[in-house]
Amino acid sequence: MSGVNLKKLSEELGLSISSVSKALRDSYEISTETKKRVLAMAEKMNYQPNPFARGLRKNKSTTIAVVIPEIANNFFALAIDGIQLVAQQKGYHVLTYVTHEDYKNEESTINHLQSGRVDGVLISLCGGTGSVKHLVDLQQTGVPIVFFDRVPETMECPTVTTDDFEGGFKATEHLIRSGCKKIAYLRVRGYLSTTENRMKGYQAALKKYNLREEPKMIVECTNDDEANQVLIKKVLKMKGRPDGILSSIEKLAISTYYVCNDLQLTIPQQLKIISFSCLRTASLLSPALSTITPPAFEIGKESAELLFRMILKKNNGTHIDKIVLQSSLIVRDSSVKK
Amino acid sequence: MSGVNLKKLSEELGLSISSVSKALRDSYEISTETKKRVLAMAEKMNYQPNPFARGLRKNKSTTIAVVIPEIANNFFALAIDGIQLVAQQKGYHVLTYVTHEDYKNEESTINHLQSGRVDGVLISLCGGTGSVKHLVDLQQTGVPIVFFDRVPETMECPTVTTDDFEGGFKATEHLIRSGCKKIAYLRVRGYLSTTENRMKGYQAALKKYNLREEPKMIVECTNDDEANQVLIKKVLKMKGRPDGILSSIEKLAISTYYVCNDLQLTIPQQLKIISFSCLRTASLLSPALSTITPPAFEIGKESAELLFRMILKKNNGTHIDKIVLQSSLIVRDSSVKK
DNA sequence: GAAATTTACGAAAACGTTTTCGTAAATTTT
DNA sequence: AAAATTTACGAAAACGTTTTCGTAAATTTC
Repeated sequence: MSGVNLKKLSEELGLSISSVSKALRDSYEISTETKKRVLAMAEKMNYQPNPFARGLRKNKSTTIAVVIPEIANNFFALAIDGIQLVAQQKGYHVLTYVTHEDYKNEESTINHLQSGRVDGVLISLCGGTGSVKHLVDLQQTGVPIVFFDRVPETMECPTVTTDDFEGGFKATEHLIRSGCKKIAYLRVRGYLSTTENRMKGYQAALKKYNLREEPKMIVECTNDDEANQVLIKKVLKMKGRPDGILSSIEKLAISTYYVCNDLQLTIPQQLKIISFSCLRTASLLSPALSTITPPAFEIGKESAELLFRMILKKNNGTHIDKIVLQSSLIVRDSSVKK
Repeated sequence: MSGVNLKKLSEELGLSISSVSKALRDSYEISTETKKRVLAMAEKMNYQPNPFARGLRKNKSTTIAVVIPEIANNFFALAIDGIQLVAQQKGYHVLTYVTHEDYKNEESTINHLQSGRVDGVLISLCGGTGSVKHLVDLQQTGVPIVFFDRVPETMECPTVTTDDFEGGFKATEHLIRSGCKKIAYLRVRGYLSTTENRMKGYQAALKKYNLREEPKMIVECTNDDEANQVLIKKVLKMKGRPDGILSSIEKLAISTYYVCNDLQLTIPQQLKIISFSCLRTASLLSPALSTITPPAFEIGKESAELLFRMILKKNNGTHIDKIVLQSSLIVRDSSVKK
């Protein structure tokens, strides 16, 4: 189908298949002249080696897999951007899989990757409390895996994460210093390393400033925007409602904005808000949204670089990398003292 | 490396390789009992057929390529989402390539895809005035290609696009009806089918309402945000500055917002603006941004479905599909009469 | 009950590479 | 100039599938 292969090339050149192959790989067994002839003909005929034949023979794919919960999300889009950059530069191909936060999807995708389709896997876990068996299995077959952002707690593995605890701490501290006395934390249902660590930072800050930690100030949201708005609205209407909100993900901050519009609550006068977010238009929102912004692009880049070190065995294999990158707290109008 | 293959499976079962293979593919040559045994063992050992061996033998990859100019962009992220949905549902894998608006990248990526790595290609062209030789070459080797959003004008090919002309026309008409007399069009340098068609719609609307078309009202921007802000600022400071802006891409509208902040120009009182955009937070901007929103997810979905019809030869091959989807004009505060 | 057919399996080729090994011819060493 | 080495190439195996073909045994047909 695809046309030109080694056989055709060799016939055209009057050489054997093996000689042509060696010439293309710049083997010392082939004379300089012959190499030139072969290269020229390959160029002319636009010869592209069949990746399946090569993959089969060499038992490597020059391909990596990226498994993410969603793609239409600034954080993951930026992370992929960073991954692509590194991969393309190394001559690797990138297969993308989206789990849509569905554990079953993640499981079958990971199981499939035991086929040898890829030389390495970058993954950000989907939410939920599922087991990590599929991941351990894959790891044990020898496929290098790097986890980024959302990582497992119960398995030994290389990770690239953000300083979520510090982010949560500093954001909460900032709200407190802006005058907030009752701060709610918006999280998502199910276990997520990021959400948990950010919450721990939030709790630590409350403690430091002697603010009481109230269960009803922890709002468990879902994947459904409408339902979340209802939940948030309920909290903002209750007696002793929060005067500050720390949102663990961007989407919930957006929902909060809509709810405030609806309830005629003014930000930041009546409610201050800050959110973990990579939104590029944060400063154009009304009011401009304060954010803790993880370095999404760098996370992708670092993860990919770590993965390639593992694939190319550049790491000596003795220790497991745990890279932590810093997020930046960007104060805008939504959380200032007024 | 990956571990379990047909050989190991067959040894474990006391069958020949070929029988196991046939059993897994549910061949009539194998007894029901044997099939059961084989299936059970395959499940138990988590057998995953080697994609390279299979690809080599069957000369197909169950993989498609998506080639896009950038990924950290709502439109493309949503389009990929739609593509992934269809591909995953059909059991296909998705390779993503990002050209970063670099023609050389596009060219070498497309040339590489003649290797047979994928069964089909979805592409949105990068800007610039490059030739389409690489695309024609690929098409001629028999690889199905579908172009989406940014499509070539000079070659026969299946496309999935938005009604860009109508979008440009209606947006301009809306600005005129909101009282604008001098409307600028923000475009990007280099040929892009979308930009051109949107501009034609803009021009047609000006003509219909007897407004003069002025060359200086067509602003050619680049890929650099800072430079664009300078360009836009210049236009907004000149004598006889525009009172309305139609932005052909989201990024330029954002730049315009920043410039207006800077120049203390109030939107929509002193300047009305509307932009082609998939921004989810458009309604939360200050002021809320009016948009012409292309159905990005559907474009991805339709493109993928068209591609699979071609791959599976469901289209009779006689005609070339040209699918046009409708964008929606969403009027918000940035362009209303005040 | 012999012949024909069906059932259920195995042997082997093929896909396009890469790589090991073998070997003439050319060159260098003694 | 014979021996040893180097140079430059070709033959063939191997990677893990799928698929064609061959064939005993079991079953059906006459």
